[in-house]
Amino acid sequence: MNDSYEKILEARNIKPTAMRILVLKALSGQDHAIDLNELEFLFDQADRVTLYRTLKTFLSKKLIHHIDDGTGSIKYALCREDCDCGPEDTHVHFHCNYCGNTYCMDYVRVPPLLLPEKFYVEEISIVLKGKCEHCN
Amino acid sequence: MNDSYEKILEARNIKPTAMRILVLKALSGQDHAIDLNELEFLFDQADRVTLYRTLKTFLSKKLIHHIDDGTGSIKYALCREDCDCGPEDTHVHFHCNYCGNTYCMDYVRVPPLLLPEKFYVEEISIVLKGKCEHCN
DNA sequence: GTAACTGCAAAATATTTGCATCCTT
DNA sequence: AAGGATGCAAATATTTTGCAGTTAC
Repeated sequence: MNDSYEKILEARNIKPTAMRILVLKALSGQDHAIDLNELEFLFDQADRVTLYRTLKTFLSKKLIHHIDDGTGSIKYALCREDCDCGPEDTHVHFHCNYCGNTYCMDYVRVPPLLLPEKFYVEEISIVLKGKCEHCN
Repeated sequence: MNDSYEKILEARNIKPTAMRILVLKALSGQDHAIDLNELEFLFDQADRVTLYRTLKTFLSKKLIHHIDDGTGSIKYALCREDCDCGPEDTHVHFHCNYCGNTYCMDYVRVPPLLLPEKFYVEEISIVLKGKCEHCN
């Protein structure tokens, strides 16, 4: 079972340690992006510092991405398998003003934006805010 | 001269104190969004706490808005006069990966996004990243 | 055995709160 | 005089760093 997590980590060139597998598993179990505090809370006992470093590693290896939904705390979420979080990659997130959750909406298509000349876009990050499907 | 700043503050129901006029003036003088440190640096001597509170007041009165461009530090910028930062308001920002500046691009039109049913959008925040006109 | 990861402690930063004082009306 | 704003000090919270011990290969 944990084999699949190991494989995911290895595919991103991350050494699959016990801690990292746990963090990855925790992130996988979420339907929304979580912040450091939520993550810490998912474990009985966990070293905050290690979580910081784990997230930082995941980030640099593009296994996860972070979103600021404007609430002040940065949220983390898994990237899709085929997401390299690189140039031209588009992230759409939805932040619910009612339940406070932030969801990744990878499947939303973004129409091209009309930019002034001389501006070259490498990445687009979009945060929508409103009321989510659960809060209706 | 400062009269105009006072008027701007009063229009938003903010008591136009000396400090606030200075902060507003400082923000007006920027062509890009700045964070707290930059703001503090614009003054010879300034109490960080007061700046915090001033920004918070401005935010709550919708005189300025804040953007997270993903660099970790939240940037602040004046809203346009006709911007109420409320529902349906769309913010487009451009973060240059080369000079690090974040610009407000109020004039960029955003085409409607195709969202799943049951999600009601109240606000849209967009951060584009790439190379700005100065860095070419 | 080596290189990298972890956990604890501590340092450095950043943000918030309390309160006495000072302005403005 | 009264309400709110300011500045200082202090409390909290957050993030980073150092290092010794452990783990994985």
